Amino acid sequence: MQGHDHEEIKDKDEVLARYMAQHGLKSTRQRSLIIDTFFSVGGHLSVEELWNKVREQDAKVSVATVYRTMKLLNECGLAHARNFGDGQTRYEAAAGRDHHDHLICTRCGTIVEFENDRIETLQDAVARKHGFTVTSHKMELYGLCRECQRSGARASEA
Amino acid sequence: MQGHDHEEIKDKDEVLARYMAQHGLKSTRQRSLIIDTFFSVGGHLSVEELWNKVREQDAKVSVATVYRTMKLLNECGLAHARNFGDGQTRYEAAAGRDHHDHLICTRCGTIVEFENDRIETLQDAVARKHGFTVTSHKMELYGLCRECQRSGARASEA
DNA sequence: ATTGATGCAAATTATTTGCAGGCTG
DNA sequence: CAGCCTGCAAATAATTTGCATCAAT
Repeated sequence: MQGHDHEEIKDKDEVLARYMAQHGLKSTRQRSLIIDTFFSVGGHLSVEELWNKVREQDAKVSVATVYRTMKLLNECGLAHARNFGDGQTRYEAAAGRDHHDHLICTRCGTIVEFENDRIETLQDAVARKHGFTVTSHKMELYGLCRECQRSGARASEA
Repeated sequence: MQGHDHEEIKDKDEVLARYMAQHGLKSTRQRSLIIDTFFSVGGHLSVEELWNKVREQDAKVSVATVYRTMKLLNECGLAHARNFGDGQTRYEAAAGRDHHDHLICTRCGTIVEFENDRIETLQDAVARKHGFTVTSHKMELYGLCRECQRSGARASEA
């Protein structure tokens, strides 16, 4: 998950500190805990999942604070809000990572990340053709992972 | 947006009728109204927007019925549920249309649809490389449309 | 008549927010 | 010590659901 470390966006903490400073935000115990937990757990967490992890450390943190903190992380670009099929917003770490997309198994829920420059290039071309300037994008491929393809050809447990 | 019309999925009504029959569903006045309205209005409607259109014809249709009907349309593949940034699920007509993706202007909300076979091909390749069989996908490019690029270089009316 | 469909309101779920007191800079 | 933060509970917003009643087959 990390090879070279020359010009990577310094450090999450640094980016965050700068953002907070510029916006007159304060560094608190619960924010640190939430942020640390978020980045160490990784994956695509829903606020509730993250809240549960956080409560293992400090049972008194309220879910409202987790919501507020994740909104901040999202605004300063350290986390991306995603919205796969289920009703909740999920966040994933973003700083220092190249953009990537997702392959989602509709049977077992596995999420595989990937990136493909050729697709990105084509996306830009398409956008340009329509007069758009693209600032971000999201692409999700839904289907069956290798496991689920062989195991359940007859999946159907509504 | 439509050239040939030889093998296109017969007709929305036919697909729907078959689906309803196979599931023991009934054809009712409100379902017909909702479905007709949905397909004639077109675009990417939220349930509430659709409900408003429907109520112009029959003020007594409840929003619950619209929710239930759109869920059905989605299940039988005649409508696709989309989830752009705002909090609501939006539906778009699907029968007989080729798959397509979206370009979304983050300033004025314009949504442009497009399709690109080369990207689709690459997506399949990527999926295959990861052992996945893709059944569907969604791709959204966010940015500024031509209009918004020139008009507001300094957009910011939170 | 049967059985699924509808309307309504109450129930859920996800997320936001007002407020009083607490903690950070 | 001023102003941002936090917890808590109430408020929203989107969607679902129980139930008595109604309509389609």
